[in-house]
Amino acid sequence: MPPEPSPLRRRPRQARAQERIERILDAAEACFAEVGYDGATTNLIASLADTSIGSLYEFFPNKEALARALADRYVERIGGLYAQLVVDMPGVDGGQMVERIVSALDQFYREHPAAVPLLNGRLTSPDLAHAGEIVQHALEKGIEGIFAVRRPDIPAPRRHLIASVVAEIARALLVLADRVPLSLRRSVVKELERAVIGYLLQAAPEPDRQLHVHPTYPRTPSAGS
Amino acid sequence: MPPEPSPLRRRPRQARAQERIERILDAAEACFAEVGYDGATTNLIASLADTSIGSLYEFFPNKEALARALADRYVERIGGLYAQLVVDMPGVDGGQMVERIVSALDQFYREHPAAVPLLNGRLTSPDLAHAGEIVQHALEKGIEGIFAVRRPDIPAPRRHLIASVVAEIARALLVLADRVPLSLRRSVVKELERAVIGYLLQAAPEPDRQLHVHPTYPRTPSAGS
DNA sequence: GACAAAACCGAGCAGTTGCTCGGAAACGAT
DNA sequence: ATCGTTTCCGAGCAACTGCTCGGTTTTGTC
Repeated sequence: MPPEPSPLRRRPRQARAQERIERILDAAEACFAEVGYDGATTNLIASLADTSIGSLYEFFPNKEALARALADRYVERIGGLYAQLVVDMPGVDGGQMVERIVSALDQFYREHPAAVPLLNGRLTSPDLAHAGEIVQHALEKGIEGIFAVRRPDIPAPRRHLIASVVAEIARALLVLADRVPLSLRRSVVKELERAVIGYLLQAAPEPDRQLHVHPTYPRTPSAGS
Repeated sequence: MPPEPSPLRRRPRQARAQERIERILDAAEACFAEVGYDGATTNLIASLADTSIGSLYEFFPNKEALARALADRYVERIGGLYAQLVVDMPGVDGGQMVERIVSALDQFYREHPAAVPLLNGRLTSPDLAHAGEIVQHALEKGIEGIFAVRRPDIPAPRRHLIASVVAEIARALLVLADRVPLSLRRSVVKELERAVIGYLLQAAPEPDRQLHVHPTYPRTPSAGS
């Protein structure tokens, strides 16, 4: 994979232009988050960024490029989050690790609410397909990387599947957490932790090293063997 | 909640018209599933239904009404699915029950692919907000009903939260299952079963009646106590 | 201050979308 | 066959969207 070509039509030479581009991206993020990609008009984005439609198209060749540029910012941010998690990892047990991953993802989705329509839209909107793919891939790769360090015994393809599943569950429940009354938000996040822990216990039961703590791992909630 | 007012502009008096309405809804479902709500134009829906745009608006006052009418069909279908599950329930253990619920939801989403954009769009598109709410509510209500029969010991508000979480996880992973190569589909559905079982074990550990089978239920994957 | 490059502007174009409306055709009752 | 009702039709309207383009303003350099 060659490094993604810049979605910019022209590189800014002055700081003024660079700031304007940043403002435009911030405005695009806010619009996408509130009304979705299709609902966000380029004219609205420009005026929200306190600039003209002409300036917007001076740097972004089309609307899709806005999504692509946002996706690039997201990938960078995701990389930072996971890097932080990895350096903290030694000496943290599984439950705490899940807690930290969930907390990091929670922070990410709250700071970048446009990631949700971007990821959802990838299934139907040709414009968002590529940008959404990129972000999704970064999210999965990060989780998979952490998981690989802790569980090198699991074959890579299965690790990848598990990482995808965890990423999807996290996204679904963090979106749910945002729709729910604010007083319930924390308890939904708590349920997300339970879900991830429960899933990992079922999908990748820990090897010997943990068995003395929990002699039996149930595979199904009631049927004995 | 009064019964939803019919989204139809006028009631059909002849069988011919009724069939046409059905064809239009089928076409709308196919379009929404393929290109999303925003991407589906009313002209395209009409022509896919082998009818004219004028006929479409003869019965549906606007585009939103198409989504509403689809949602009504979905609610009906969901009710049927869950009714079937409830009558089968006695004599089925927890693991098998989860398997059946997952299988029913899988069938539903495959037979009605437009349910996904409808549920996702509810967060941003004002048009879909109401229709999506209705379907989401039906899904949650069904799961909660089944859960209530098996676990009357759990307080209703918590039961509701758990049902919402299960519904969201199921939707997220069934969507994932549809994006994945066909050969992997079944294994993703299997992961969904694991996730739901694992989550329920964490969120609603079974009372005494099951303890003799699994003496200890871990609350976190590694931390003892 | 002069000048070229960079940045900015917004009226408006071409294309699309949801939807209307006046009239034609099919139907059902007599 | 006649006639009122229901159904069907599709050209086209008003509104909107992504985007262009000619021109103005600002910046950096000499």
